[in-house]
Amino acid sequence: MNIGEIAKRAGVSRSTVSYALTGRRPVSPETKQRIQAVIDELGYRPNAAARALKEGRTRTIGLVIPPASTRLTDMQLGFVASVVDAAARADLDVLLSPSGGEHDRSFERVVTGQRVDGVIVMEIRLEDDRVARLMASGLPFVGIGRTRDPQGMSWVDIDYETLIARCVHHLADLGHRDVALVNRSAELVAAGYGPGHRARAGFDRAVAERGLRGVAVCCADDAQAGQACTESLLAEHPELTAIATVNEAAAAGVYHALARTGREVPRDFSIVGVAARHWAENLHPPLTAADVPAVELGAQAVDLLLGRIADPAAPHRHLLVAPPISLRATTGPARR
Amino acid sequence: MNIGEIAKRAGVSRSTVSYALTGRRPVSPETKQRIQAVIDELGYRPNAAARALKEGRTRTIGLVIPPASTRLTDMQLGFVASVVDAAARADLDVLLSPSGGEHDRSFERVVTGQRVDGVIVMEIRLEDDRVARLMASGLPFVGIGRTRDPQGMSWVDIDYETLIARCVHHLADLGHRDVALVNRSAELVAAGYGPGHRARAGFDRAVAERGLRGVAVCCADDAQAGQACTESLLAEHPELTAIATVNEAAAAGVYHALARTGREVPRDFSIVGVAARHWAENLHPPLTAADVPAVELGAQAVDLLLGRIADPAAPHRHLLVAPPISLRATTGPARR
DNA sequence: TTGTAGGCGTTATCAC
DNA sequence: GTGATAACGCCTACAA
Repeated sequence: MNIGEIAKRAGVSRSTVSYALTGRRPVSPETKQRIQAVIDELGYRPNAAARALKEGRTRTIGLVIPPASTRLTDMQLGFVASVVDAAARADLDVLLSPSGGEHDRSFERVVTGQRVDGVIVMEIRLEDDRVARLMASGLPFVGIGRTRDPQGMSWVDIDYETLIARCVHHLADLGHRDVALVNRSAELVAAGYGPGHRARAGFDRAVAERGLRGVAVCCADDAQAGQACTESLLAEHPELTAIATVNEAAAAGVYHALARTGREVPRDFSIVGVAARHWAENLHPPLTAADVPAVELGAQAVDLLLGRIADPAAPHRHLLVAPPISLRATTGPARR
Repeated sequence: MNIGEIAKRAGVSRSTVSYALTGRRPVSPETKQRIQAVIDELGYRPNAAARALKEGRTRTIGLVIPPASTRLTDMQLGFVASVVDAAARADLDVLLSPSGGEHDRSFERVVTGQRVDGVIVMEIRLEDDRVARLMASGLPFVGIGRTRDPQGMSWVDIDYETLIARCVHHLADLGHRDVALVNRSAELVAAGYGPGHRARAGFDRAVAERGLRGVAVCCADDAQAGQACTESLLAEHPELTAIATVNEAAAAGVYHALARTGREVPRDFSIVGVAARHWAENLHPPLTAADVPAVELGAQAVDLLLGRIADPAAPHRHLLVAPPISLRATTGPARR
């Protein structure tokens, strides 16, 4: 089923069918109607590949996600969902590329095969060769996250450094003097994962500013690791009275470790973090946390990308968000 | 950058470059090498749209997921991740279509625009018009889930009916006489969502077979709903000593409701369910549950789809899995 | 208001 | 072993 077939049945030329469809040239009401009737009858839709070939654009964007082996966090999933939704609203399709490793065929296909008009990259490292590849390719792209030196790119990101510093200040205001940071996994941090490094920097800065004693640990992204990690943390540092965390997946385990070691939250111990609102609210007790606006960030990333596709020469834009801490039920005055 | 440019610089014809690339015709080692050198230098990759137009296939599959508004469960995410991974292994790209509503433009584009070689559809209803549209279109497709009468389609699914029946038998074996089913949301069940209906059927059957007293309730897919739902359930039916559930997202709430009403698990109360292993293990205490092999199911769905693409006339195949219940820490003898 | 024709980049059928 | 050339289905000057 192609445009020629429609044209034949409607008794017009192919170009008339095309113009009737795109509206880029006036077509008389009668012929338009006749064409539409045939189209409806046969259920014709233009071939996307032919259109892409002719127009030089695909009406598709790429979304580069971490490979499935690294289980996505709730927050990352929020990004994926919001990007897909925002793209659908703009009548764009989304091509998924699970890429993380070195020579990733999926990534190469998406980036260099002219399969997409632009790309959104998640989980960016401080030094990220996917970003380097994209910059070299000239393909419009937007990061959810940013490199160490993000001058030459457009991005949206969460200001983990500020947020964790705020968390520490909040704890200090409540009288806590011995606080810990439960960071993302050691592998991630070792690989130069931005949020891990920036959270650490914000923690160190705020601890110094307030003259606290701080200890930072890495923790894998799941509840079991969160529990193990917190238990050993408490064993080595029994003086701790509060934890700040950017590791939402580990939070439930932190809770359990505290319960198992006889600490009641928030009476004996405070926890504050950065997490998706949905996640924070579903914990018991609900976690006092800076609520990451994943939906908004995803939509903004799509917006930025559309801008870059429309005008690749325009100056780069970015968005760094630091949502306020929502007080819920896990922080209180330090117990003496 | 196109194949003609490569041909020119390598001093050969376009067809020779094409054949050097695809290997569908012998090319002398020297010319092949010369061509490869030029390709590497210029970073050339074939244009996907042109190739798709010529070959009549896109090397892309569509994945129809629920729209982002309906937050995906951990299990659904497992399916998405495993499908994407399995597709990447087969050098296929995945086009995401968040479709649920009536006239979904994204769905129409994917299905009728020849954008994909085949489609995997998730979250199938007993009566599902997306399935009807796909059958009418002739596009190869595979369901993760199945309709009421899935004769004419290929699918993989979880045998919720058998699994929930097994859960009930397990509880009955432990001496429980008053058991409840915490099902998926009322909206989902009202919309004819298969797992909800089949879980209910399995529950009713097993309750009857064992001469138990059973009560079934629907519950929205989150921990807060799980807690509210369980609390009212226990208030109305204080005689209950066990719950079976297919609602993994609500499970944490069920736990909290039991704790708040002074019931200790598994001493006073048993819980057994169907859930992703990762989810069951991350609960405290770990949930005794049939572990849904999401990774395997996603990979199988891709396999089935590849088969259908290769031979659309082949008989339909399907896979119904009923994984065994993994005994963890949430079921025990009924307390008298 | 409508028709004709060329070309987007690729693969594949002929020739040589 | 290699080259010319005709499609694939669409859009869009250019003509009428």
